[in-house]
Amino acid sequence: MSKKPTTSQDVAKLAGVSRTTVSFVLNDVKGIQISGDTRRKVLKAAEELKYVPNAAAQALASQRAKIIGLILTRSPHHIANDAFITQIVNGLLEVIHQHDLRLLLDIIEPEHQRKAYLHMARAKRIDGILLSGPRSDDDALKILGEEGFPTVLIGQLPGTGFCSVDVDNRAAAKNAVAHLVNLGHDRIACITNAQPSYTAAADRLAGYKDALDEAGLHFDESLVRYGDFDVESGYVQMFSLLEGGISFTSAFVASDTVALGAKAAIRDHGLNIPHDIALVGFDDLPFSQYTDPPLTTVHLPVVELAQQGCNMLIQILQNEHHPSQQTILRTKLVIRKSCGANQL
Amino acid sequence: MSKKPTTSQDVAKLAGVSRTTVSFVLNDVKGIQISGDTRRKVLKAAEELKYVPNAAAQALASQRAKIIGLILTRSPHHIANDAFITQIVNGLLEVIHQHDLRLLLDIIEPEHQRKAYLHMARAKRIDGILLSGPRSDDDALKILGEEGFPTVLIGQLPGTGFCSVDVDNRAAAKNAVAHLVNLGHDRIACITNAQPSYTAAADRLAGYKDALDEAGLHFDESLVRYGDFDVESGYVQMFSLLEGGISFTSAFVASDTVALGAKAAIRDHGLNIPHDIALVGFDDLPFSQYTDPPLTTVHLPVVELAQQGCNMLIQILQNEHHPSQQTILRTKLVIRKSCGANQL
DNA sequence: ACGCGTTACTAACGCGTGTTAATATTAGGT
DNA sequence: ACCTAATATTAACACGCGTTAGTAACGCGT
Repeated sequence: MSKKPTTSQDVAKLAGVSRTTVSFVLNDVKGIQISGDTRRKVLKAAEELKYVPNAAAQALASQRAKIIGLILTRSPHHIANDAFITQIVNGLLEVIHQHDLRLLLDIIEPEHQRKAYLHMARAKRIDGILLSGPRSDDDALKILGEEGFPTVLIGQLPGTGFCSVDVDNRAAAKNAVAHLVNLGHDRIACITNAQPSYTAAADRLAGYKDALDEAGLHFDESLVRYGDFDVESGYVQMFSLLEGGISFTSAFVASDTVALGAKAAIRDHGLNIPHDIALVGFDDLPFSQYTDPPLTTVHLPVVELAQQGCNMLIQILQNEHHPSQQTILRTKLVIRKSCGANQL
Repeated sequence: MSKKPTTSQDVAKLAGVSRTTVSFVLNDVKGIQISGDTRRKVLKAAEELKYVPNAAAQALASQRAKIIGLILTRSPHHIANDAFITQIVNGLLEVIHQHDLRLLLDIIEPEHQRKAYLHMARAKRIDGILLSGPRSDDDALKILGEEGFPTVLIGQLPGTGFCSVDVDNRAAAKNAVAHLVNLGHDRIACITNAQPSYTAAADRLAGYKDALDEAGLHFDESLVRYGDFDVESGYVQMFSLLEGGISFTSAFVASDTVALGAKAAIRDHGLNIPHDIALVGFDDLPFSQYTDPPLTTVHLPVVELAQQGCNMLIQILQNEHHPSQQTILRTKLVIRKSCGANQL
């Protein structure tokens, strides 16, 4: 039934050469002279036997697993409606395939399980890590840094020396809010994408304040609410704002997912977007252009984020040195109809 | 800088025992007597050195990679707005973590690249494969079957003897359309989720016809359009229906993503959902309950699909035999407001 | 003293490949 | 004919672990 798999020894025997020669030919080793004749013999034998090198043996001998680990730190609930993941994976795989690598995917909860990827790194199951959603209180990540394990963050952790790719959340948020200011709004509410312990959330909130400052507008704490990644939280927080008794004519919601919930709350209050309340989101998820009305939002270059991060990691793996660079990619405000600017 | 990693040999030396004993203790091998004293010594030494077994060496020696491959056959375009993937991965990881396994993810295009996962299987990089979106014209898959490689399909391929988990698309579609019939509709349009060469698309269309038949309604070819996975196709096809001059009061769109586009087209025609046109979708994506109005749709148990498939695969891996079972999971029609039944 | 079973451990081999250092072969110059 | 150098190939070790078969120590009864 299940016959023994063919090894390089089998190929060597069939080709009438040594196993070493087989290895040289198939790996196309530089600085080694192989006659065209034996090279052909080996290739033919390998083809005939449908030989495929054993991955574990290769990894053990070469000290390289040829696998890159993508680690996402999210809660299961958050994962379920995170529309970015597919885009990240898709962009990543494109680069990974080019370099004959594989992708190992793991999702760990922010609270625990952090040892999981440290374990994989130490076991050399993966050659490098792409970590999305880094947390400053992550001990495992700190150890990884100390041990010099190839790591690239998708996101940021200032002052740690990790390589990273990210966007300037603060500037992007400021720009988005400034757009509302320019449209004449002076009462602008804000719902964050998450708790401010997440740096991205804090940065976006800071950008909101920046825009108010620059416009000479008063920052009103009672117009700020904190979202929690999901649609539900957007509904609840917008509901709270609308019932709060403080009037506002527009809202900056720092996450399209949360904005979706906010939109539902506005609708349930019988208010119109953008006539009664102008809405600006953040992320530009695939469905955001198809909401009703289409959502004005900040476009995040997720695919580029993933690809640049991956390229950076691969470079580290190849050069064996750490340039320790932090890349910031550009965002773009996509103006649709929910902000009221595009009414025609 | 980068010191040599600790091996089981180091642990053995520190504990004052042989490497074999270390292996026995750490793997908790049954049928072997180890005194409590030495067991403690070994565990302490391992702890002290922060020893983590080398994954490649373990895989090579034990002939098990402890990795499961999830292969998705989709086009990059289709991937980008496939909201199921995160749910599949999420459900999968839960099961995988329980069994101390890892997940290797790869996405291959339906047209080519098919040898990729055959290669991984032969290289023993993965112990088993979960294949989503199997195609009957896939040679690599056929070879996998012949070689007896542990494989489970998410989807179906009748007559091939593969293990699989799927839903009854035909019955689910019939049920959804029957709901519209019961609401009094007799002119029901249909937009499929994809080209009918995809079995799931053909099955759902067949279910649509079944419902018409059972209600004694005439099947009108001119009320049928073919979607293509994405939102855009939904818009285009619904537009085509509305401009087609054939009146209808409701539509069954066999994909929530496509339905989103259809909804936009209806809106752009100044028509109201569900008053002018009642809409029923298929898939129950996370955002479907937050559309305006909330979408009545067929709930697909994606998480269960993934988990049952994974459990099936793990069972095959453990028992070394192939039960060759095909599981069908139940769907459920989720009635919201877009069909007009839930107006209150 | 001897045999015998049980307990506690280890030496040694195998997994399949990459790679270094050494060897066999051939060519080229005088 | 002989020596050197370049070419072509291989023996042998390393990678780190699982596991079989075998050894040593220790009672315990006769």
